Amino acid sequence: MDEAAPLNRYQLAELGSLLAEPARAAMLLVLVDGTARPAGELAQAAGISPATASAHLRRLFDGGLLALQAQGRHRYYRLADERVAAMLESLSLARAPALHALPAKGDAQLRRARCCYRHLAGALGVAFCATLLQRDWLHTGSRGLQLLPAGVDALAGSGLPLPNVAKLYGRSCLDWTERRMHLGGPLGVTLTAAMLEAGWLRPLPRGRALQPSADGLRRLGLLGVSLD
Amino acid sequence: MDEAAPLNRYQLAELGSLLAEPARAAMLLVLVDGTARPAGELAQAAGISPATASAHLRRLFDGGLLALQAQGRHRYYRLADERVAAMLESLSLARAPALHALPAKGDAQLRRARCCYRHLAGALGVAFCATLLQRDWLHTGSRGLQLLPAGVDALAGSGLPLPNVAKLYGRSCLDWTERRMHLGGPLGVTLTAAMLEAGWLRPLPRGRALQPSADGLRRLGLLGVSLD
DNA sequence: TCGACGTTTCGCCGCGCGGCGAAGCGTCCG
DNA sequence: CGGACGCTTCGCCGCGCGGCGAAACGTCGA
Repeated sequence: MDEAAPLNRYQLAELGSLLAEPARAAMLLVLVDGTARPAGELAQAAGISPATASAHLRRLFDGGLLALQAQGRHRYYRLADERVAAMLESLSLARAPALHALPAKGDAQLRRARCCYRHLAGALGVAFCATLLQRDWLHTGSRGLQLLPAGVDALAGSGLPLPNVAKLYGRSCLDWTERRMHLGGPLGVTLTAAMLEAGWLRPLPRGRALQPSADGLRRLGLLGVSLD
Repeated sequence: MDEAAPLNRYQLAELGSLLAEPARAAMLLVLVDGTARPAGELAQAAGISPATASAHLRRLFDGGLLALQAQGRHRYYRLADERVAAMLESLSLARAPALHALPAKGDAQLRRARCCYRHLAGALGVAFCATLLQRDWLHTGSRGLQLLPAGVDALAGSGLPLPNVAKLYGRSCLDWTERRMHLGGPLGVTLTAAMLEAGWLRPLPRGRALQPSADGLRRLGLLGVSLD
């Protein structure tokens, strides 16, 4: 049977079945931000008993979507890798409303700037990535996106010291709210961590939204990043 | 329950359950190339009875993944829109082998050039898109990617007349085999159709692979598109 | 060493799903 | 008009799954 597709029917069905339960879906979604969480917490988040959670977590682990790290009596689960997070984000594609019909005001913060598996996403992430490309500070190589020395210098000049990023590669990551690309991969994670460290971005107490600081917005503006 | 994610658990689970059957998955995968096919053909492709296929197609239709077009006694089904195709392609992310462990030789053609929902994908699609960006023939605007006049001229000069593309927008589409972007959206579809029309690309009798012609490769080479 | 904690395994129950053949409906052509 | 075709609906069957409480296991701290 001619299945000229990235996955064959059984692989696609297996992936689908791993997601096809609200309890498992809830636990995966909680982990999209890249954190590791103990089984009990995931059970509570999903609203099921520890026994049920345990069965579901095992299925997700056996299915390759989760990684496990035991620490004493705690079992910490996290997404297996960035590709799982990207897959979960990209599943929004088929469900996302048209761009003109945007999420409610409450989601504006998520749309503006958020953490997508430890790298910056949202309008700010997309604008930042576009600026790097427009100014030729980002080079598309065979191994991925690479920050060029001019870009390193520009960012350092704006107060974002970035040692050793020349060796890091980034990946284009589809932004579900903007429908354009932001910068993921190790480079994206490092740049985001640097912005958090420098205070350009601040995490909010709950959820994945990130709050750009006034100083951060100013510095990004000077780099040419515009939100609008 | 704090679900700061693009989809809530029920939406994700619903999507997952639509995919969680090899028969439904098979029918979706057959349609990834953008074609419309009658119910009977889809039943055969999935290896199930027409009665079973009918039930599955209804579920996919009700779930928003398929569109239906009746024509006489034939019921033609196709993917609801490009986002469904993109979702299916992107589901490969979590399952794709590492880049160094590539698919078998038989898939080399798919990797090289293929049709992803009516636009060019694969190594050639990625290289073509990269060239357009590197030469500043493609502009990232707020509505999407737009071919600039210099790009239109360059392509016309190479034998690819492109009337009225200034009004078309393209979208970055993640290429599952290359892990980089190729050009999708109406612009990508139009460029691909033009290449097929000009004979630069030829469809193969079966599957989604596209065969670049010698002349097409030569002209693309002159534009700066290199495959390697 | 023992009790508490976090988690997993076991056993059970009820429900939903995928498969089919037969019948029925709408379209088409001789 | 009637038979054939494409497809859907109906009724049936067997199987797998998600939920739980209780018991068991491994870890930890007093």
